[in-house]
Amino acid sequence: MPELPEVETVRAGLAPAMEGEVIARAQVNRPDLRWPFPENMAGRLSGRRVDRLRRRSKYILADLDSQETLLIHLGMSGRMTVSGDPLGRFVHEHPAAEKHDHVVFDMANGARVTFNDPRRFGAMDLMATPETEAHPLLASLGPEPLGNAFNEAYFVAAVKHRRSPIKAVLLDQKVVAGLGNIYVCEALYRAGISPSRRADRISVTRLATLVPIIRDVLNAAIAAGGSSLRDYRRADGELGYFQHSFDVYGREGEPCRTPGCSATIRRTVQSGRSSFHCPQCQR
DNA sequence: CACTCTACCTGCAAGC
DNA sequence: TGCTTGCAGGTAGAGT
Repeated sequence: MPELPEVETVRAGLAPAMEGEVIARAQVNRPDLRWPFPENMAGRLSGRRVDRLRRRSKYILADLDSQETLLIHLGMSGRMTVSGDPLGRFVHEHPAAEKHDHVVFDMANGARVTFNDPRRFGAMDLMATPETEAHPLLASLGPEPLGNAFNEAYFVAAVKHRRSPIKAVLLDQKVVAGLGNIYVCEALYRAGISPSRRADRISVTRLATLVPIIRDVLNAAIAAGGSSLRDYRRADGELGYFQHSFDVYGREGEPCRTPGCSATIRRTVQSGRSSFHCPQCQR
């Protein structure tokens, strides 16, 4: 599903419809997603103003004027889309409800925000705003890859003693929070590191190069509106287009894009998940 | 503690 | 046209 760039794109797309705006009515169509919804979620959301929409890793956080914060995770297949006119100036119609529309926010400004998630790996929860960082899902997350705390010194110290493949280490949200299968594959290609190489066998110099590379990949993906493969849509329903910029992800059997390299991209399976890499360029 | 694997759920594509 | 199998962007929790 959505990795950090997709979640950030959704957050930014929701902001005009939700930030500073009142949820006139929250409609909750089932008791749970991955876990049960919090007690009386519809009642605690209805009538509340959203003061701020934030993102932490792959989570969207909506700070409410009730001193509570709504946590949203999109899982693998979750979408949050806006219909109607966010400014409420015109008469408009919303599209018909679809299968798997589990939660619907009707904003006082006329916009409708719909959470749709076929696989239901997503989640929502409510917590007191000052206790956000202590929430069980957020407490052990590592630094934001686009923040100052994610730097060469931190990264090398966090990774150089790990004996797992570097692919698994980068997917560990305690090391750095927000990467997923796509962007790990892409970053390792750019760094010339094989996904199966043990992290503790990579030189400090090469490890350090991953820090700016990870930032570059994520920033480029955000600028492209994320990557749309199957389920992912931006908040306005449009597709992201970073998938057209993939060097390795999903390109099994296709030629490596490195000038002068005649190898083809290989797909391997690591801990049950596909990895894509160029056997020539990545060592 | 570090690390690996399973399970959660639906939909889709490929193969028979 | 079915039926079966495998695969999918995540990650908590169990197991080693």
